[in-house]
Amino acid sequence: MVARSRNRIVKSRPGPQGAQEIPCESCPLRQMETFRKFTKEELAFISNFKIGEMTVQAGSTIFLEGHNSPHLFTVLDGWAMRFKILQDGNRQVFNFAFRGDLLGLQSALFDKMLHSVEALTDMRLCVFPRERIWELYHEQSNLAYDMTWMAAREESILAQHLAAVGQMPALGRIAYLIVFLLHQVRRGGRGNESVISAPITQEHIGDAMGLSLVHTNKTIRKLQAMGCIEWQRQVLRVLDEKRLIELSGYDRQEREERPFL
Amino acid sequence: MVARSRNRIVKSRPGPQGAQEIPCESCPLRQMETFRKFTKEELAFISNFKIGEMTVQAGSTIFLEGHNSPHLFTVLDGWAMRFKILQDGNRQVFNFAFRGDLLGLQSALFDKMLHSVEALTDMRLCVFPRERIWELYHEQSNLAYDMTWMAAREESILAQHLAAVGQMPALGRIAYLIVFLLHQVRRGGRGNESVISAPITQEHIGDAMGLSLVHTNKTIRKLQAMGCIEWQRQVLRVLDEKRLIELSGYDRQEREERPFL
DNA sequence: CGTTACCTTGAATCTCCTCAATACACGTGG
DNA sequence: CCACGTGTATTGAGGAGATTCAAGGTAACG
Repeated sequence: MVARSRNRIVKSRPGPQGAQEIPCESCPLRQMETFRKFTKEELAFISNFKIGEMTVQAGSTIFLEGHNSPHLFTVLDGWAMRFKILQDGNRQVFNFAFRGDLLGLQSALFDKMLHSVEALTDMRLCVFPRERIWELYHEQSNLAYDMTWMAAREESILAQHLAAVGQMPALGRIAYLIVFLLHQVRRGGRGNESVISAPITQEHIGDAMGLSLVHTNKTIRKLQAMGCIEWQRQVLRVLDEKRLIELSGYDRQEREERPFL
Repeated sequence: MVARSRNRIVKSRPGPQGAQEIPCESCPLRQMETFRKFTKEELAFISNFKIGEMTVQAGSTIFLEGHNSPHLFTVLDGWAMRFKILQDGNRQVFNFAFRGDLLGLQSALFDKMLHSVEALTDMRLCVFPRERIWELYHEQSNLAYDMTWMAAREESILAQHLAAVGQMPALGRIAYLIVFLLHQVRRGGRGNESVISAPITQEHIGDAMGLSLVHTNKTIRKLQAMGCIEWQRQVLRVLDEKRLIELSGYDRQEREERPFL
């Protein structure tokens, strides 16, 4: 359950080890379209709020359901998965986290994670101290607003997933998830990608969309036969996005792309 | 789609019409366990933030997907439903709202609702002006924190529903929803209720848990035959909560019951 | 007293699940 | 270098669970 724990936190700002650490001022996340421009003051606050970076290996458990953590993370690089194991042993995958996503807000707010988070690839995380989140609320109301925005964004994504899982047949569900992931990738990239390159297995997809592994496989093969996608280990190429969107009834949740931390 | 629009906003604080309006100081919601105690200052802020009360009739649309609203509401009394109609005409019910719940945060944050909200009963709502939400973030950081808390709470509820819909068979899903609703009712009541008295139809339940109406009915009848519940129009009596919890793998999400607005 | 909304039940059908077996890529140790 | 184990993908067969269609039934309302 708990994975090989070789995680490493690089602490201290300009110290000897901090050599490779990226200063917030030139954080690559700030280039993402979805992030708003920060004021100098905000940037200074965040620089100070950040206590270091952490690298974790693929397969590591970042948060464990029912436990908490003194940290709050932002994903600088890599993929993670939020999920929960139910009593019958089934796993529900809630969402995948990616560059720019925030991890562990629940732990900060509820004092306890209600789901687990696991790294799918090696990851680089930006680390914030959970107990100082109050300072953020007291001193930086714009950032506080952004926190709420992020939480509401996750909520709306889960609602979207719920609608797909609850109301669509297998073909539509999988088409939906592929389009969703593609849009996620674009959010973190140049915006015109047609390839999802991530260590997501068919089992992950099935667990996210409430389908058995076997049925997931058959459905993916059908999408392939229809010429919508190409699937190779770790690489999913979208060939006919329009068709996938039709199949999924996907409705791009156009949130005014309010920025963030 | 848009319902009979006979909603009525009672404006102005102590004015002639404001006679029945409840002052925040004695707001009954404050008695709820889940609400923390406010400081005088917070209470004053909220009193001032509140611009009135609104009553809506059963069946009214409170928010319409894709649109926004200048208001943000708190439910003083009655039941509502958050849902979305998909392209194929299916309806996904996301959640039911109840005493103490906040409505319309998405509209305030994203400038556009991503789902609709409809009143199931006649309702009484407390009205706040959306554009002044900034003041809350700037002046009352504790309340700002509470906003994030509420958003994260909704997120965790949706995750729970998603796990039920994605991973459980019909019997477990419906058992889950019943237990969930019962706990909601207790949160707004004395804490030992065993009856859910709400105008929730079997169709609502089916639409919430991704089941057809027919199958929902058959499953409810099965739960009745098992002696777990009694179902009469508008009144659902829980006879064997323990059994329902087993069936549903329900895991009471014990959030440290942080208070709120 | 007819209309409407909701609940109920049976039958036929189909989607999706489980079981079972195979195939392929990869890394490890002999 | 090959044998083996592990993780992932693939495919077929049989059956359980859920859907749709169809036809009532019952309570509330004007």
